[in-house]
Order: sequence, then structure tokens, then C-alpha cells
Amino acid sequence: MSPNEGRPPTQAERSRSRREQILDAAFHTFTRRGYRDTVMDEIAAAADTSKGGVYFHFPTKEAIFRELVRTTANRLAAKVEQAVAEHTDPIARADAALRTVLATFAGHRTMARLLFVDAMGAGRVFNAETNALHDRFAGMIASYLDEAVSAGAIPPIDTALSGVAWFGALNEVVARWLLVDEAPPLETAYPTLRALLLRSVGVDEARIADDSAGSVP
Amino acid sequence: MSPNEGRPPTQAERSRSRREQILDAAFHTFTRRGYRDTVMDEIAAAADTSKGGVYFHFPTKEAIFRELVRTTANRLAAKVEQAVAEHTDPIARADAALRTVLATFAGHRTMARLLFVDAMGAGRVFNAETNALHDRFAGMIASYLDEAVSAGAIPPIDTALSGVAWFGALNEVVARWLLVDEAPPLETAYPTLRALLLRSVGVDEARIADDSAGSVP
DNA sequence: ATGCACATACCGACTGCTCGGTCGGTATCG
DNA sequence: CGATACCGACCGAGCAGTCGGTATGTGCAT
Repeated sequence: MSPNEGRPPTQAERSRSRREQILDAAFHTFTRRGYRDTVMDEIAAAADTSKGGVYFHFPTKEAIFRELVRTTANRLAAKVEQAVAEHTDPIARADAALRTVLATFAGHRTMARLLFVDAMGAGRVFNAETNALHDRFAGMIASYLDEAVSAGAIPPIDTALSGVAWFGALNEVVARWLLVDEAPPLETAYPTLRALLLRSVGVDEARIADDSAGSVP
Repeated sequence: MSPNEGRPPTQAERSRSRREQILDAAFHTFTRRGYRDTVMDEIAAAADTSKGGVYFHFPTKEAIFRELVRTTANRLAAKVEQAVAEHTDPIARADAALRTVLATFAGHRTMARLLFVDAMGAGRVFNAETNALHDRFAGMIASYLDEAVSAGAIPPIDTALSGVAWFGALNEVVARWLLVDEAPPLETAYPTLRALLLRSVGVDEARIADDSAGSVP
């Protein structure tokens, strides 16, 4: 563990933990109320501090939101890349990516909400951000598809557009799941979505039926 | 034409045209600035009237927006249904729907923006609205897919989820096109997207290659 | 240890501004 | 003379961000 155990925490430590606390509170508030409808006093209250306290650690509301989106996206991307790295077969890799995203979102509704609902609802200022975010994930998918193409697993296609379409399909399924009240578990959509997407890029029917899926933690 | 030509317009006529004028102005302002960033004074100015004038014809900002979304969605749905009605073959019908949406959006960037970008950015209040809108179009797609299934043109699949996925893919492609500055014409995406989507629901490769597409006005 | 000087962390009343909506008034039409 | 259409100054609520203040460390000299 850390080198010092039952010791009064230093100022820097307390400061960092306070920061995290505020970030956490902001995350929850943003995901519940959306960016624009979240009031700084609410974040402060949820973080058991005051508005002044929040503004001591962060310069603006926007900065908090940006940091949250960035780190959340990073976390997800890391998870996906890790899952993908466990496979070498290109189709299995694409498949792993899909499965990981779905599983992650299924486990953390709020995470998905922040990335895909609020990021849109945050207003035009964030369009560049959102755009980059979507590009990033669509690009990830496209690169896996590229691998699959050059490995001869699927016929040559417009992988960029396919990446966008895959992402869009995924996004919509997740978004629908987020917005509907009595939502059936997201994982139930996986087999169908998997088949749909793999078919769309011309994967063999035989390969699609072969469900050699590993489990996701 | 209308029964009376070079005659001073009646009060009711002027009122209606003023209403349209305001609706038009609101449409353009909403699509340029987004719902939240649009100010009533801006709408009034764009409509060559005053805030009071706007509020004479509409009770709230929200009412204007709702009406715009509703009528815009109706117009699009009508176009699609009309295009679909010209075909009997289920695949051709689904195809026509896709083509129409793409062509319509290509011709009216702003229309797409209102329906799919602003409707999300309008805040949580409109979630129900947006949800219903997405459901409506996903449902339309699903019903065409259902036809295709019962006609034996494609294997039995989860058409509801496929509709959602199709719509999501379409939506994302359009959204990307809307947000990128140097956008290549949207129609260039059509052949690829068509192939992608049709393949995803198991249409024969032969049928996909057969591009018996009619033209869209 | 004790006192002191300074920094860090935090507080909450207040400010300044934005913006949806109102209201008393005016003009034009029928 | 209504009624309908329109005007724009004004109201008031909401809210991001500020600022003067307090309290709690932290380093250092005595």
C-alpha cells in the first residue's frame, strides 16, 4: 500500500481528494440533470462544500465538464484497447471492442449518459469536443476494420464510413436504452447487434454464427 | 391559384402569414444557434417584428420549437411514405426510404440540424419529444423490415433493434456531415451506406449489387 | 515547544448580466 | 367603437463567477 498508513493526511493529499470529491459530485449531477440544468451550488452541495470551495479548485463550470468528458472517454478507450489487445484475429478484435463498450455502458449507465447524451446537450460550444469524441471512437472502429480488410477477413470497403455507421448504430442503441425507463438489460442486445454489424461489413455467415466470445469482467 | 389575386389581404390572411414568417425566422435561428442559445429578441428581429409581436402569436418559446419539430418531422415522414409507396418490393421500399431521407437532408441541411442536433441540445425537457421522434423513424424502418421478412426477402431478425441500429447509423452519418465543415456531398455516402445496411439484415449480395434505384426529385 | 508569518483551503453574501415573459399603450382594420 | 395586431420598456428569476473574510495548516526562527 502507500508508504504511510494511520497518519494525518498532508495538505496536498487532502486537496487532491477534495478535487476528486468535487469531480465525483459534478459527474453525478451532470449525468442526472444535464450540463445546462446543473447549477454550481448543486455541485457544491453534492460535494459537501461551497461554491467558493468549488471555484478554488476549478476555474469555470466548463472546465469541470471538459475534464470529466476527457477522463471518462480515456477510461473507456483504455478498457477497449485492453480488451482488444487480448485477441489477434481481426474480427475477434472488433468483436471484443463492441462487447466491451456494451458491457461497460451496461454497468455504468451514467458514464454513457455523460458521454453521449450530455455531451450533445451541452450546447454548441462543445460541438468540437463532441465531434472529436465521436471521431475518436469511429476511428477506433475503422482501424479495426482496416486490420480485418488487410488480413483478408472481410472484403475491402469504406472503413471510415463503416466506422461512423457502426458507432452510430451502437450509440443509438445505447441512447435508446438510456432514455427508456423500463430498459431490458443492455447485454441482451449484444448478440443481435453483433450479428447485424458483422454482417454489414461482409463477414462470413459461418464466422458470425461461431460465437467464440470470451467473457468480459 | 387561390380565388382572389391582386386584392388587399384580409386580416386573417396577414395574421397567418405573420405566423409563418415568425416560424420561418425561428427555424433559421434555432438551426443556427441551437435552442438554448436562441433569444426571443433574435427571433423577433429575424421576423421583422418585436418580441411582443412574437408573443402575440405564440405563448412560449417552447411552443414555437415544438411546433417546428412536429411539422418538420411530419414533412419528412410524408416524403418518405410517398417515396415508399411508389414501390412494392419490400427491399426497394426500404431502399427508397433511405434514399429519400438522405436526399432530403442533403438538400436541406438545416432541416436535419433542427431534428437531430438541436432536438438533443434542447435539454432534458425535450427528451420525451426526441425519444418519440427517434422511435417514430426507427419504427418506420422496422415496419419496412417486417414487410421484407414476411415477404421472405430477408431472414427473420429482430427488426425493432435493427430499425434502431439503422436509424442510428443513418443519424450519425448525417450528423457527422452536418458538423464537418468541408463536407463532401451527402449523396456520395449513399451507395456505401446502402450496401452496409442491406447487408446487415441479410439481403442477398446479388440483390445489393443490383442498383435499380429510381431517382429522387 | 512557542510564537509568528505566510500560504492554502474554504465560505457564502453579493454582483452583474441574461433572458423569458408581461403589460400598458398605440395603430389599423372591419 | 370594438377587435385584432403589434410594440418595446420593464420585471424578476436564475445563475456563473467574485471577493472580502475566516480558519487551518506549514515552515521557520527563536
